[in-house]
Amino acid sequence: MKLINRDVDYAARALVFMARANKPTVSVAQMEASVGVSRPFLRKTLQKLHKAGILQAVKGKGGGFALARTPQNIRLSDLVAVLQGPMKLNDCLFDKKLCQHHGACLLRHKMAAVETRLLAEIDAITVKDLL
Amino acid sequence: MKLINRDVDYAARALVFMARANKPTVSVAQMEASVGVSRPFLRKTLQKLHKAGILQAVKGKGGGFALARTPQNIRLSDLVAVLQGPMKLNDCLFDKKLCQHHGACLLRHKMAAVETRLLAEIDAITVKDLL
DNA sequence: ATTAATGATACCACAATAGTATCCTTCTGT
DNA sequence: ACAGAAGGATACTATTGTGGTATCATTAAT
Repeated sequence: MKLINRDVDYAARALVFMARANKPTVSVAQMEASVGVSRPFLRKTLQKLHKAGILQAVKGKGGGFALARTPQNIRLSDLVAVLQGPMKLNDCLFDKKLCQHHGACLLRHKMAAVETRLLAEIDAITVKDLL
Repeated sequence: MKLINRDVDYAARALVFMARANKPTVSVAQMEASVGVSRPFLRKTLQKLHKAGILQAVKGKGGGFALARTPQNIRLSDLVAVLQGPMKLNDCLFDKKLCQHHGACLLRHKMAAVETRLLAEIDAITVKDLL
């Protein structure tokens, strides 16, 4: 069970780097070493965040990425939602055939409650908390 | 992010089935239909639980599996631990090289706290709760 | 002996994750 | 105008994890 994957990890570091850098934009090349991942990979990740409206992007020479919101308004749950997709408790939720048995459904209800609380926790962590 | 996988799901159903059945042992063949998974697969899963001491196993004709403890003493966290392995927050924990940056470490500490609470939650759910 | 059960392994198929490579487009500085 | 530096988009590959099957050995009841 992995709570967050590498994409989210790298993204978090990059966002922290950008929040600290007192510049209008930061290029991937500038972040590469600090984040510890190859340029093409990081670019791909940040592009997703740009599409999701979490980052601004400036093309062309001297361009780069910048936070589209203040650090306290970017939540870990945002990154997880964009880079990992929605949480899947178990396959009961999607394959109804498996859910005819009472025991299994009880499990599902229990896990749904767990999921709600887990989401609330990663919702409470913002980029500001990581500075 | 998947909180529990199919193995755990199937295992939970099988354990509930065994807890309900008022018999010394229950064979995989008897559980197959109710759990909704093929015999060989379920057997493999239950063998792991046997090795882990969660189930008793009786070989030979008329044999089968049985709970090794009372339902309230078998926790969802036990199943997760055996069938999914330990939780990995992110790779920071295992690849120290990635952990030189303060931001990343803050993330790790935050996630460690989340993990602790999540484990406490699945620790609180027992087979008895699923009956 | 036969049969019904688990024990142990090895194997396979598919999907997800992690990472790379390539080419295109846009912008800036000269 | 043009060269170079940046992101945009896409396709590809490699590794791992998940889910599932097959096979043979072992044990015990009848």
